[in-house]
Amino acid sequence: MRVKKLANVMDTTPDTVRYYTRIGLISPMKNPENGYKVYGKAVQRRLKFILSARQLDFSVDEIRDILAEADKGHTACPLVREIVERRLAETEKQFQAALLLREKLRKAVNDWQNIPDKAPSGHMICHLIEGEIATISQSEGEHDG
Amino acid sequence: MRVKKLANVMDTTPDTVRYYTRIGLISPMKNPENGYKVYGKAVQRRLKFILSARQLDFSVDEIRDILAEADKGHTACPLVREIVERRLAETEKQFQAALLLREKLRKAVNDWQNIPDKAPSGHMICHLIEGEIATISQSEGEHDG
DNA sequence: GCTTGACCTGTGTCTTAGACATAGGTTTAA
DNA sequence: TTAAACCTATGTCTAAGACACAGGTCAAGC
Repeated sequence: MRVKKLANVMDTTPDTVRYYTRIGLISPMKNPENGYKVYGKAVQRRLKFILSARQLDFSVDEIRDILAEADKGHTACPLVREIVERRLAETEKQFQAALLLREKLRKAVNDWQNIPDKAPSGHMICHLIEGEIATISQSEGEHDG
Repeated sequence: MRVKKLANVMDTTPDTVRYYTRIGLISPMKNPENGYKVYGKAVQRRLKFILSARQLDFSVDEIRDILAEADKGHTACPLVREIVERRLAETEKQFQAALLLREKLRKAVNDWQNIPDKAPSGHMICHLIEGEIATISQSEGEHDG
């Protein structure tokens, strides 16, 4: 199995497979006749694991650590549990941030609905945003400079 | 006003101010005596605009376009409206993705609570994740290869 | 056998929005 | 005067690939 075929089967791109190969996460055999990489069963299983972990938003570095443990014959499970909990906490934060941003944007769209456009003046670039400033971050101390 | 002072006043970092300066979004004067950059009122207003737009998650490239319009004396407002709508749509997608990921992770934490760890076998790296595969993406056609 | 197009190889560059490092010049307070 | 804090320009680094390039290989048709 060569790279494109593998990518198709695994529902990913050849570039992704090449990337994991390049950084050493997977190590295909080489066809000695032409130097082409040959991806066997074991490598396919490994790639499937990597892609699944990526689906859970594990970073490539984290996956590298997991594979290193497994390759040493140790259980990677505790590490996996740890990462998944950490990722859950982070995702929660990102989720809240996305929520906030969404509200901010919705508010902007709403608030601007009946406001006309204006040409920029010497001290204004776009009054929509500049009018929004007070709303975005309330009461940032206005030191005069 | 020099870089650090400005950064403090604007509640950002000197590196950020330097970055915007480096890529030409803001153009401070130069003190001819020592070559230090001097940030005047106009630049401060411009920076404030940039930071506000960043708060709405506008990209630096988008902000560059907005400023270019304004610098030509044109209204940037239509462009701003366009970007904010686009960003809202994107944020909605990211939001849904984050929601999905959160569920996935929560499910993993839950499902794994009473499952013991295992050492890796020849065909398993971490059974937690590998058991999860069917759950993550159901029915990816299993071509044998 | 030869050509053509699809595939493969390794390597290098590009992306975001700064953060961090380095080497050296300047300012400010003790 | 000296040391700390500041400034300068420049270069490198981040994540996870995407894309490009130059050249080698394979499969099909003629």
